[in-house]
This record gives sequence, structure tokens and C-alpha cells, in this order.
Amino acid sequence: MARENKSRFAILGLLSLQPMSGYDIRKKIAASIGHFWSEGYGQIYPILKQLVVEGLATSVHEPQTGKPDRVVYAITQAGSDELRIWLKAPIEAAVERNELLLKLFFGRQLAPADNLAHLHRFRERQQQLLAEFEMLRAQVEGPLAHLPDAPYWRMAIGYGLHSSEAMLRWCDETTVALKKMQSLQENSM
Amino acid sequence: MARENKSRFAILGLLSLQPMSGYDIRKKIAASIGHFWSEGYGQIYPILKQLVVEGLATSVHEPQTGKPDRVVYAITQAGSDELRIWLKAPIEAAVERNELLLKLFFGRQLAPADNLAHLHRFRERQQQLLAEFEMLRAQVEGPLAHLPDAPYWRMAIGYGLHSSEAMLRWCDETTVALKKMQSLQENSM
DNA sequence: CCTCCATGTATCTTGCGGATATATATCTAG
DNA sequence: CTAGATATATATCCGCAAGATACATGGAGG
Repeated sequence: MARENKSRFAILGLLSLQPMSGYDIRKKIAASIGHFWSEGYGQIYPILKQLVVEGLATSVHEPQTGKPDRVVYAITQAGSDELRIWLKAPIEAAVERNELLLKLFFGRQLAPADNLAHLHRFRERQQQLLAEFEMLRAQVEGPLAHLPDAPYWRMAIGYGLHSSEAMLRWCDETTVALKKMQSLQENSM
Repeated sequence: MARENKSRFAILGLLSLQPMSGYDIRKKIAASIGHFWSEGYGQIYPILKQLVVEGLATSVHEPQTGKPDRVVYAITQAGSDELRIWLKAPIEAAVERNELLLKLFFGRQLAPADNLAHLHRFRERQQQLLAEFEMLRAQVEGPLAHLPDAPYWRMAIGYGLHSSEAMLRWCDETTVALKKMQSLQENSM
């Protein structure tokens, strides 16, 4: 079987929150699920049109003054049903590509300093992510705690927290190992 | 700028270990970097041909008896150079799609039991991965420890260990939260 | 004044994933 | 003993994904 189109369901999911234009969807993704999902216009616009054809969404053309007209899409009952079916369906795991690990795997072909540089950049990114997740957690435990979706947001944030913390630990462990190798190489020259 | 072709470099990397056929490459990936990289024949065969055209690899047709003939590819000096340039090049981060988090994000539209089911399947997978990584660590700390690439393998395995351990912690934490929500819902009915 | 940025819709190219086709030999189970 | 599964080996097709780019307009800032 061919790969199933997950973008469809991500878009349906966003439309289940509120009616939106294609442009809105992109912004909404960045402001909500942007840490673990992304969609480009290349998916969004064709899929929105197809959702209408399939009766999973409706579209309304809204003329605007001063700005380009917008086409606002809303989910239908059939769309909600399809979405819920997909949400329930089990997730089949796939190997996700990890460029850092691939480069490290062939790391013997580089100087330890080059590998350390990769690790350092990765560590900084994880540090930054961790800070973001901590801010998000503060939001969702505080001012947003009463919203009905807050518990689910908390789960996604918790995933990020555990993940980035683990990555930082791994970075430190691996940096030590690489620095040891580096000093061994220097001494042997 | 268009997306850069990473498959090229993964394949060059494998050829840097030893000359191989397309078929070998696929098997080799499964046996080495399979936990964080995958390639299908749809990439492998066209890329191998192109590597030859670009002078990054050479090909030798080997007739065999009883089996189909094989075409064995070997990396050239130019290929090694290209590979090393790529290995050194900094990694640009991209959001990787996470279907589990997407489904959990819209989790309010499901019964807690459905979310728990997703979590349970994910936990089992992580548990299994952790066991695999622990076996690999035992290999690389023991019988394979003397190989020159062993330190780099250890780093990749360490990544997997930290990651799956963190995921298990998150699963347990999140399961508790979902079960609480579940019992609250039951009591309110 | 000119450039950048925001709003908004739309498409093109390249890359990736996985299924499938083809052909032969060996291994396994009924 | 034979039918079906598995291994060897190369090759292509299709749909999904990423992101660059095109087009049009108006406001903000150097």
C-alpha cells in the first residue's frame, strides 16, 4: 500500500478547532504544533480544495478591502468523523532519519574537532528547545490551565521536555568521550 | 534552495566501508545504521548510477552462476572527498513529524482509553528498542570494543539509550495523567 | 523612495518511501 | 514431491513531502 496522506488529517484537525484559510492554517501550525509538525503551502492549498470536493470541508470566499480576498474553510460533520477515525487508528512506526547520527557513524573519517562541532551545535539547539518547552509548560500550568485542551498540550510539552533533557545528557556524555579521543590523538603525534 | 539529497551521502558513506552492490547496501543499512537511517531501492539504484557518471564511484559487472549477476560499486578518491566535505558540513535542523503527538494534541476528541492505547503501543515499542540498544551496547563494549569504529558506534547507541529511556519515563508520566482523567470522567457520569 | 514584511492564493521541482515487477535458486512444510 | 516461501539481484512507478518561487497589494521603516 502507498503511503497515507497525513497532511490531510493534520489540516482537518486544525479546521476542527475553527474555520480557517490556508494562510491561517500555516500560521496556526507554527503557533501550536510547530514543534512536531509542519506543512507547506504545497500541501495545504491542494488538500483544502480536495477536502471540499470530498465533502469533508466547506469553503466560503470572503472579499476583503486593502488585503487580498481570502477563502475560509470549515470542517463538516463528515470531516469530523473522518478525523476521529484517523485519530483512533494505530500509529505504525517508521525509522526517522537522523543526520547527526549518520555523520557521527562515519566520524572516524573526520577530526575529533569536527565531530565536537556538530555536537556543540546540536547541544545549543537542544538547550534552546528546553528553554522554550519550559516556558510553554509555565503557560499551560498557569494562565492556560483552565482550557479544556490544556491536559493534551501538557502531554506534548512533556514529550519535548523529556526528550531535550535526554539529548543534553547524551551530548555531555558524548562530548567527554570525544575530548578523550582528541587528547589521545594529540599525545600520539 | 532545493532540499539536498542526503541519500547520496549515506550511500557514499557505506561504499567508503567496502565495495558493494545495491542489494548489499540495503542489507548493510539494516545491519548497521538501520535504527536511524533507511534507504529504499528507489533511491539506491538511480543514485549508484549517477555516482558513476559523476566520477564518485566506479562499477564492475560481476557475472555469477546460480544467482543473478551483480554490479559492484566502489568509492573513488573524488567520492571520498565529497563525502568528507558533507560529513563536516553543519546540520540544519528540521521539524520532524510526530504522528503520536499530533494525535494526542487532538486527544480531547477521543475517549481517554483510545489515547491510552496509543501510548501503550508506543511504550512497548520503546521498551523493545531499549532492549535492543542494551544488547548492542554489550556488543560494542565487549567483543567489538577493539574495532576502530567502535567509539562512534557507542555514541549512536548511547543516543538510542538516552532517547528510549526518556520516552519510557514520559510514557509513564503521561499514562498516569490520562488514567486520572479517565476516572474523573467516569465519576461524572 | 525603495525595500522589506505581512496578507493571501497557487504551482513547480526535487526528494523520499514503499509497493511492485522480473528472474532464478534454494529452503521448508504439507 | 511439489507448492510456496525466502534469498539474490536489479529496476521502475506512484503518491506524499519540502520548500522555493510566482504573483498581487499595502503598510512600515531606513
